[in-house]
Amino acid sequence: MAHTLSLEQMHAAAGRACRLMKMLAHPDRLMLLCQLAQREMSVGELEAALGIPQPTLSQQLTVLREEQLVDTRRDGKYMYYRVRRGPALAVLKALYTQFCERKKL
Amino acid sequence: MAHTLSLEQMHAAAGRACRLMKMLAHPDRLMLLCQLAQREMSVGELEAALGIPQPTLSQQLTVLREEQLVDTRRDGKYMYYRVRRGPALAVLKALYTQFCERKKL
DNA sequence: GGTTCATTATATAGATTGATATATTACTTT
DNA sequence: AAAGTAATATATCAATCTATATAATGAACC
Repeated sequence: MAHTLSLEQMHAAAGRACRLMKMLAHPDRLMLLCQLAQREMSVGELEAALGIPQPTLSQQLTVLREEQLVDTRRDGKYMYYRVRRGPALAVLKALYTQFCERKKL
Repeated sequence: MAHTLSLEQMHAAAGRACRLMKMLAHPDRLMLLCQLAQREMSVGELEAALGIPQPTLSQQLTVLREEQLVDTRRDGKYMYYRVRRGPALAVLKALYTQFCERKKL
């Protein structure tokens, strides 16, 4: 955290960071990504695990796909999702540390 | 990242994390927090630094105050803001690493 | 063709944003 | 201490964006 960025650079970075924040700023999507960060899962598995109605789920997954936060793989009728490595994963890790591990602190 | 949380625990954590994400999911607020993470600043300084119209700025600062992401200190006519230590700072740091330092990677 | 798994379309309800105008707080000057 | 001024905050409201339910569509398999 040493070198200072120009306002332009900050704006550009903030814009990109902000798009990621928007993706995580929704409970269902956040939970989805948490699940998918741990292991690859099919839509049906996610539906069962999180109790989100299927079309809603699919819509959220579409958003995540369009923002390239997840990758997909089809196996027959099943569509498997997983988190793509990148900034999303780093932030998810930070959130996990802050909100899931901090019980005993 | 070892122990698995119950769905209920996940939901609760996701809810709290999500509120933070919402706060960061806005370019102006994100820039504000980045500035304020570096040093305490008055509203006027922020206005000058970021070029955000004053009422808009004040509105965003109010939101950040209500979510307790910033602390304030009045000095005469001036109101100074700073980022409160906590999850927000951890996430800001992660964002900085991902989006501001990663040029040469 | 029928069934299962998944995606897309459509429409409505709800939340967020930002501009303009107004109010408040504290300082200054007379 | 009254009036003026600078700094900040709040109110209001139209415009935009986001979310979700229902219905329809597509893809793969039997």
